[in-house]
Amino acid sequence: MAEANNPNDSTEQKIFDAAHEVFMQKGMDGAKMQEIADRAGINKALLHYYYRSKEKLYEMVARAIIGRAVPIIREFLETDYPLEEKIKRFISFYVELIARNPFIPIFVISEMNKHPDRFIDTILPKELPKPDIFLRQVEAEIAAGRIRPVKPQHLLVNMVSLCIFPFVAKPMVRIVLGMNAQEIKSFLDERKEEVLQFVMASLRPN
Amino acid sequence: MAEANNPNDSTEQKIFDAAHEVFMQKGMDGAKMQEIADRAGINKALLHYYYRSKEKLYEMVARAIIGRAVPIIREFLETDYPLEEKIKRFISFYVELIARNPFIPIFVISEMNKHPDRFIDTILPKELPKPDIFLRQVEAEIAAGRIRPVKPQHLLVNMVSLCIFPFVAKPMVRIVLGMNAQEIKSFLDERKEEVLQFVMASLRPN
DNA sequence: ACATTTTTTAACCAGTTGGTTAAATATTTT
DNA sequence: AAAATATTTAACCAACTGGTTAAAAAATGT
Repeated sequence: MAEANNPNDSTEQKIFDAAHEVFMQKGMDGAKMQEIADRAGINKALLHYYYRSKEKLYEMVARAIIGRAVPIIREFLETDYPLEEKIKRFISFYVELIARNPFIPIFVISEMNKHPDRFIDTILPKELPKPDIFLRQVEAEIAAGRIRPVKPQHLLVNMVSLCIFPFVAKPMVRIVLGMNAQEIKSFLDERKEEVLQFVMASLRPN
Repeated sequence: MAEANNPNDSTEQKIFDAAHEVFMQKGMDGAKMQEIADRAGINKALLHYYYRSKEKLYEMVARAIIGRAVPIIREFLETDYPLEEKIKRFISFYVELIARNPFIPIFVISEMNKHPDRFIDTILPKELPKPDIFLRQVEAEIAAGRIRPVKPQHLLVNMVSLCIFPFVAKPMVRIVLGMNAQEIKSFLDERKEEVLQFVMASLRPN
């Protein structure tokens, strides 16, 4: 090993981190190998020494990005907490994840739309979280009269939409609502509670 | 004029339409002038004969894309229908717009995040819709006890999120919910009613 | 028929990009 | 000290990209 013993400081890791930044912000088309090398503080030759090609590097980075979100979704969909507790935890974890990594959803969305084949075949894990448990749980709550009748799939999509979209559309929201940097930040901070209240209010039975 | 009298068939328009398709699906970085020329059924030289540069062509296309969404948002924000009527109309128009042009929001989001300066300075119109009327209207409804207390800005963002996001995340939704092409289509068709019900249910006073 | 405009052809240019190579140098391992 | 590994340097390539040019050809207008 050439560098320190700490594997976080290894050249391979430094390259990966730099590639992570650049790919996340610019996508496959916008990312340049030279910029990745510069940000990693090394030269282009060394890039190909560790990661053969842009394609390979992109795949590893994209898999890592996806891999971070999957367990959160899985825990939400596949555990068996009571519904309200579950929703609370999901919104809380999810809003926090996106708040810390706001580029994740933009990356996933635009890359998946630009190169759907590559994404589905080589980036997405084969075992995706299955929503069945959650969907049946919602149906049971409806049958018991504890929540308003609602199509479970739409409820799921609604929750995810409310969590993710405002971060994705942040620049637009900022401009339309006439907010400065501080204001948009606290606005997005508020969403954790606000989304939860909005969803729970909508689910109240008649 | 070289072509038919119908200006929709003019070469200039054919180029614009082709550029519209390509830029919308691939963004500035991913779009290639050669592909635009091919899709327009003409050659590269003619591209620069009508539109000097990629930059110019991109600007015109991007402005047109934005320009189509702005009047809908403006009508929603600045007219003075009763709130429920307004929300109904907004969701209806907006879901239909996005259903017909699902690439619009992806384009706006990813381009705005990749090149925010260009977007704000040269693409966005100077006069954006102002949300004040809507925000005050919501406050008035709350004061009159006709809807649940809710922060008006969050309500606005929630509505837009629920309308747009499912179309943006369509491939992901499809995979996670295990739908085929027909199923995802009817699922998205349902959203017009579903979003309206979800929002109105959440606004019911206690 | 003539002039004007539109479109094609095709070669060309300069800049960028992903990627390679080989030799030199530094660093670590043994 | 010797061997193995990691890193730099720097030149280089082929492919691609946006853009230009000039001349010919086709279409259109008068």
